[in-house]
Amino acid sequence: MAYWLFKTEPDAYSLDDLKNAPEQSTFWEGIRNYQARNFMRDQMQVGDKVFIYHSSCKVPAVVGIAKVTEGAQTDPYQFDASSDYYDPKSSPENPRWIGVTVQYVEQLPSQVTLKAIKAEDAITELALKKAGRLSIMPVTETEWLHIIAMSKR
DNA sequence: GCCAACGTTGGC
DNA sequence: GCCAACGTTGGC
Repeated sequence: MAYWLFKTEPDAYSLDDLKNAPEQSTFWEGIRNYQARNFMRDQMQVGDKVFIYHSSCKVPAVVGIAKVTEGAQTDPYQFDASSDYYDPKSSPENPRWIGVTVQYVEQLPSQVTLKAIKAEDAITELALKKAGRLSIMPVTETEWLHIIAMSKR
């Protein structure tokens, strides 16, 4: 089992939205970054745990936990010309983008802010701490546990 | 809303 | 296949 961090803009789709979704579950569409796609395609397994991170908002932070309930499937929005996620260079015969399905697990006792993560010397590998552009990134078990501990402080 | 960082595109 | 230009992301 592996650990991941998924970014989402809470104005578009928040942890609460996931919690309130049918079966507290959603297909994580709209990933249009090759590195993130490759993580989903090559490494992500059903049962993997996922930090939900709110970005582009007042207090960027890890806010909760989800889990992967279904592995990579073709993201249908890439073929929908009216969607923001439309990709004219992709075709159903040779789809370029995929997504996984995740289910809500829990909200953290308190959010762990980007600021706190950056200030934490024990966290060194997390991609979030370096360049923040990746929408899906791996989290080591050590850092996963560390962020969980921080949420209980 | 600004702007730095970085991923992607496309001309050569 | 390089690399400059461009577009996007995301923290502040």
